[in-house]
Amino acid sequence: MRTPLHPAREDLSLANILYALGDPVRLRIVGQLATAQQGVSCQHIVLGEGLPKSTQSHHFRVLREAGLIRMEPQGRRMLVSLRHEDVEARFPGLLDPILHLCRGERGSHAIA
Amino acid sequence: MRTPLHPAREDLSLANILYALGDPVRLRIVGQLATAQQGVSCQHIVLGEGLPKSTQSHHFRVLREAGLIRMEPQGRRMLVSLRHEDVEARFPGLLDPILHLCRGERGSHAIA
DNA sequence: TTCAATAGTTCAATATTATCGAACAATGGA
DNA sequence: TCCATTGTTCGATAATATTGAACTATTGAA
Repeated sequence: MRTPLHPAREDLSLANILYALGDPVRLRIVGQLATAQQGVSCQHIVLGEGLPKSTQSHHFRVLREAGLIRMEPQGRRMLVSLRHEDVEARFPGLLDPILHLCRGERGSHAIA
Repeated sequence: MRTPLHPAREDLSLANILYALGDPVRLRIVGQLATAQQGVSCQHIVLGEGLPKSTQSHHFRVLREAGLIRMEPQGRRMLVSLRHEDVEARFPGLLDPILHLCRGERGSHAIA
């Protein structure tokens, strides 16, 4: 598996980032990555009842293209991690309140 | 013109709010409402080069249905204002950093 | 009161995007 | 080598966005 393309820090846009976060599945991904210390493989992220692989792949791609996550192949896994510092550098103060909220309300109807 | 429906404060969802904010046109609307003191009519919000009325109406509707804005008819105008307190009550700390960023970067490519 | 202008909504057609099954590629282990 | 694992890509369908045209409601003026 090749390393996919990631936007440079200075190319992140606010609308793209908020758009990527504006979906319950992707919020759940980001919420779980926020608590993970190292990179996590896609399959270790819990996305609820049997979401098809192709749909999962799509959601990871949206997050990657928005610059929210980094994806690096390692063996047959794709290690996923938050680009916390990049987002913070480009849009200071934006991410942490969101992460705090979607950590706190995981599973509740507040997200969806 | 009748008063359109607004979701109750407790029915706001994080994904819906972020989704509504995940569009350059809607970010611009919200950024301008953030600096307005009273309600503003739709047409007084600057949405760039000749965006059709029906598209504008659509964007206001998305913001309203997400609970971000209030719309009240007054004469033949529709007065629009931010539901700042409601959003803050439901999702403390979420809105202000976003408003700060889209006020600061209006017109730059950081938004779109 | 009647007419026209204003301010926005709704409808219907088209364009864009999302979802998902099926096929595919790449890696690691038996 | 063969096969299970992990994810991507493709193509079809479903859902959503965009837009012009028609419509509604309100105001002010004749």
